[in-house]
Amino acid sequence: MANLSLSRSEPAVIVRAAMPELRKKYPFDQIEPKWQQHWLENKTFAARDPQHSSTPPLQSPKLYVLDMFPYPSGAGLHVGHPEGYTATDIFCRYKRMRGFNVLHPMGWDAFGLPAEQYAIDTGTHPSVTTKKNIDTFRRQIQMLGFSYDWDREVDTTDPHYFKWTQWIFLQIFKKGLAYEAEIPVWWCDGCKAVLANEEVNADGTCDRRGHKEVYRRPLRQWILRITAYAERLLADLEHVNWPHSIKEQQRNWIGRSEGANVEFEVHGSEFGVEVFTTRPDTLFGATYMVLAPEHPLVECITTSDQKSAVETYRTVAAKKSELERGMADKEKTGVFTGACAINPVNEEKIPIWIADYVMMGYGTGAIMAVPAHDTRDLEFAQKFNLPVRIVVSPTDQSDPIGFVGDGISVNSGLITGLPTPEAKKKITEWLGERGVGEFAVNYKLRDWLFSRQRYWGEPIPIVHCPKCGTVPVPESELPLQLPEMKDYSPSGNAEPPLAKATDWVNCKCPQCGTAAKRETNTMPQWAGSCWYYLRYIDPHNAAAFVAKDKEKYWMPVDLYVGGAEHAVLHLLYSRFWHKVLYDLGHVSTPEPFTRLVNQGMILGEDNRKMSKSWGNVINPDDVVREYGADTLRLYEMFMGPLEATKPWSMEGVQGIYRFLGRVWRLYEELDDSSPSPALLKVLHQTIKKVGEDIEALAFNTAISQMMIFVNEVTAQQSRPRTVLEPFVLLLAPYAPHLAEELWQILGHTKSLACEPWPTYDPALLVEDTVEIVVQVNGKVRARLTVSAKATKEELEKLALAHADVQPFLAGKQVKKVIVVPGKLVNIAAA
RNA sequence: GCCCGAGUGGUGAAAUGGCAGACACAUCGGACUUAAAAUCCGAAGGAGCGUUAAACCUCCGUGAGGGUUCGAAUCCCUCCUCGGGCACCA
Repeated sequence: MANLSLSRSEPAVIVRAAMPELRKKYPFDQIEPKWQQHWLENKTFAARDPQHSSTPPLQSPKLYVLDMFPYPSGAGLHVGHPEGYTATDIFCRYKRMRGFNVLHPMGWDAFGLPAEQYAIDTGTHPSVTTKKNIDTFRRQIQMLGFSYDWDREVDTTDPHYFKWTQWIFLQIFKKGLAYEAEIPVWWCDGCKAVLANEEVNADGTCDRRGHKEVYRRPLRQWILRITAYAERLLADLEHVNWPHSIKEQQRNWIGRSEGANVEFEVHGSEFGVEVFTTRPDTLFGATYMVLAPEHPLVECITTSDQKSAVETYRTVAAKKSELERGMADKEKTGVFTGACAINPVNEEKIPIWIADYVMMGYGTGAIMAVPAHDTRDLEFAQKFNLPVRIVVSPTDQSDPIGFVGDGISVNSGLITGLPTPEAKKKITEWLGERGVGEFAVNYKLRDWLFSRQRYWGEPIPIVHCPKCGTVPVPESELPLQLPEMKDYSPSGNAEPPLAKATDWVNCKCPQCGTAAKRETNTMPQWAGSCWYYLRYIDPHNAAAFVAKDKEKYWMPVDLYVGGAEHAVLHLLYSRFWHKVLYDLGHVSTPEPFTRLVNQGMILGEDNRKMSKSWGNVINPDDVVREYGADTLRLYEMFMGPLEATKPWSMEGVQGIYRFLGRVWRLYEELDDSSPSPALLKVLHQTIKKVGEDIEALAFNTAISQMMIFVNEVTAQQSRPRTVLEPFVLLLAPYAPHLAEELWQILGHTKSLACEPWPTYDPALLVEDTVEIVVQVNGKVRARLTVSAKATKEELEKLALAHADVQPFLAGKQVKKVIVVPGKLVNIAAA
């Protein structure tokens, strides 16, 4: 027995080992590379530029569809990348079939810290690492069959590219929007290097090596004056079709508020203090004033008896702001300066304090404190026993102390009795007439710290000359390339690594020719991504960053898809650069991205964020090897709405794989029978729904409809070519490799990429008879099958007479009958 | 703390004022097979009445509570939970 069972089980084991081959549902491993090569060789997806079009001139409308280009990390492609890329690819393939001239490019945001860190550790030049990573990313992306125009690929680290990044910087500089300033930056004693914000952990330690000695120190930095554009960056959000939440985040980030600047005299001195307030109507309730500890006036006004207390507080505050940044609900602290200010509305003397809850970077760095109507001021006043004076009366019964809303002014001289908005207006005018105040607008937005103390970034094309000062490198000398270096590690003295390349640093001043030094800071990673969408339009132009006519033809970007993590910075910075270029006449639109969509995050199968430490990372390479690219594409689109966060499911992938296998087998049994009316109807419903859903980026429901179609065909005896042929075209944007192969099997010799999208016949969608639901008081009690043309009156009569309805009406009076033709009848009875 | 978004079967979801759960996954049953895999067919929100059993039928059900409406997953208010953003911004 034992022998027998052993010998019988052996062949089974062998069959099992060979199973993966046998189980293959269709030959995706042959189909997919075949078509990818075909598309590349035939440049199937080349976008046609206006002047390169063959005669006659371009008839088709343009469409620019952009993906957020990836940072090519050493880890390779993540399943999150193909999500957005598949969505835009489906959209593009569909639009091409609809006759659009589509620009759909891809490139690499390739400057960045990891390659530099690897260079420090191993001495490998970052460009070597970067090239290798780009090659991996390109291979992985091409393996998914996206319809990019690969002749337009850009790489931010390519000197032909960053020449123009530097050129744009010079335009910004020449426009007076770039300046140098001493700014505190994170410094790690352990690394002997400047840290980027993201390299500092929440607990104040260094993220690279865990060092504890991390603090801020002032360093000369390049700053871009983005605040000069705050108003337009805010206002123009009205004109873009972006997700509500992203617009809201940008609005909050810009943080516009209206109010007044008010001048307070310092009692017994020639000094004045200007404060910004959004509530000038509460001026009569100001019982003290607070300056930021760093406020320059503090030294001038502090009385001698308070000097030491103030000095101590300022030192502690400076140190504390370094470490305790994240702690919002800490106790209020502060010190009296000994000086008093005169309130211009009532000549009252109020004490001037310093406190770290007032920040130098916002407004004027000084506030008038109205504890009755400001939560922070109230906390402070209660702690230090400062008076609280009510000057706004709430319109409801709430407590006036701590009331911060709009109400009616009380105890406020000339504005007493006025509602808050009018009070603000009147008192601001009054201040203006006396020259002690004026209407003012403030923004939370700060200028953009643009320099990095790094090697692997675009050199800032500036020369420091002892005679001429900061001098731009002549545009004819661009690109200013990075010097070759042996050692990429930080210099240890807060100088960027480039400072060690002395041959490179020492140069002649472009203006006067005397010995000068090059700027050694480099640009942040944001720089290259600020304008890449413009370079795709004209990627090989050596004379300009983009040719004017091409820019005019392709811009603006019609659809931009990417992750919500770029909601603020990337999107704000590129809007800023774009507006500068617009003002200089280099681009033709005030906004770069018309429509923006954020794809949601893909979580691991355990519902947690994918990460190595959880061991739940799905590698697209593995999925493609086992199930094919079409399955991966279709699955990612079927998971749920594009914008939603959703967990991965390998079983879901298999379901999609089975679906594609079913599709494949349908075409093995093609025949020339004529389709049943039911099948024809489903086909036309599918044509309609798939098209409409792609327009709305609702890919999951489009796939559902295709499944309904396939289920319908499967249930039928025949496989009519006349319905299966148009279906290939519907499937093509989603599973392009499979669709191309089926198209060929159907006898076509050309790619289906530009086949016209099928049209549906509305006449076939019209139902002759419809099922009408009859409700009594909102509950379904009967169903009627009636002609679709049945009138309201007929429906009402039928419904009331229905045998299943009668019992529910017994002993009741019909109050009202609502008839929705084609849908339902609702009888309200009591 | 403030701002934004979301909560629907065992799971991913659909339906955005008109039949809740389309389409899939997982599950269960059947066909095919010596068997398994693959494939195909079918069942299925919960509770109950009732029945040999099923169909039929009844009630409940979209985070909780209230409201508007003939009718609410959908609109309004309050609350709870989760996710994202900001965080003393005067």
